[in-house]
Amino acid sequence: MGTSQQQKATSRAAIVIAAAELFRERGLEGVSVAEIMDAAGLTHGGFPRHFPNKQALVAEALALALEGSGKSRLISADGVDAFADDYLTKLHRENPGKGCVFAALGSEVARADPQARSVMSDAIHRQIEEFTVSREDGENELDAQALGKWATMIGALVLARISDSEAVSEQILTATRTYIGIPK
Amino acid sequence: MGTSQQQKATSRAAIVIAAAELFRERGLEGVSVAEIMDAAGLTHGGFPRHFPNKQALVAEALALALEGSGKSRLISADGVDAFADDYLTKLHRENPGKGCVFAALGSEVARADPQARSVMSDAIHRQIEEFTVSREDGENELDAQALGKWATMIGALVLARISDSEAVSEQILTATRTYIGIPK
DNA sequence: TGTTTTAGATGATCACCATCATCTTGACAA
DNA sequence: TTGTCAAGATGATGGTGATCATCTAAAACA
Repeated sequence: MGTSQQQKATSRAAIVIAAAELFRERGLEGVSVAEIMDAAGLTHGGFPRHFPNKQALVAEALALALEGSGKSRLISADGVDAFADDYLTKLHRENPGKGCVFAALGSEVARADPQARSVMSDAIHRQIEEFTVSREDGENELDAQALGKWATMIGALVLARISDSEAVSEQILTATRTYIGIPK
Repeated sequence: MGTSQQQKATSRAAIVIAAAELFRERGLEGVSVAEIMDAAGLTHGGFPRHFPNKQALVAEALALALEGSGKSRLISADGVDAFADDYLTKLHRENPGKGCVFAALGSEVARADPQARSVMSDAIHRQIEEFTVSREDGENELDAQALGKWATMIGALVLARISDSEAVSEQILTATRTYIGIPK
């Protein structure tokens, strides 16, 4: 039974990685601590050596999912279309566990405990910052196009995931691509 | 103890109404059957006289919230802007219990049991139908503008609700109005 | 090498919740 | 008016899940 510092760090990372995926797949309340520990290759009893409680793990898992190189990362204002091109896809729709946190957990996080919510809130604030440009007159201005497109792709993916018809899901993604202005 | 048919219908309606509001406020798993019964002015034991299980109530509550005259009702293709004008407001952001089901429960319903999910799925299909127009050549075409705007308002409201900064929430709603093209 | 420390395992515990069993009492048919 | 039925109340029951207590053995340092 490895009890080295290295081993501990490895275990902790495995827990957070497993949690980040499972939460996006099945919701914050849809996954138990024991299931996460199991997915990380451990048993439930080891949990308190790493986190004081489930809330703390939720916060870390969300943070990881947000900074990961996936569909939740920071988007540059002029890279929105390229981002959307990759976002509005069947692959993304079918793999919430590796996808955008806002689409997978958005409505749930809006009413989550302050700790978890603030992780997501901060990410939104950073993204808005990124979308805000200085005008010639020195004032700052939020790029409404960029923000609007971001909101659009999130809403569209949620709708596409709710529909139980493959054809309609496809239609939603396609029409949204047209709306945003992604070239065919 | 009123056991008349009238009374039963009244009780049942009260349960569904309470559920439709509480679910949107606190999530499908965030509200217990006992709490709903209590909000309806009854005790938990009366529940099985009206519904075989919680799932059935969830399905009915979602259906009610969708057909209600609120922010989830069917939008006509040429009424999208007016709808959005009423949708992207501080009032709506602060009152999920009376607002749009897709924004309040979207990501949760995407992974809910088939019965509940199909209620929402059907509503999406009806809305897409409504947004689909016949072209001159006889082909049907989905109005990408209308659908795109619908997705945009849902995504924007979710983001606005996650942010714990009033100012940023406001900014999100305002910029999204600009993006959609709602006159000031 | 011996001692201390702690990661992780196993096995409670406690709270919450959906659902069931039973009782009570009023409604309705006769 | 009386007997039957069922709405709704009270009080189980059983399962799930977060958290805690305790045990173990390996690591780290003397």
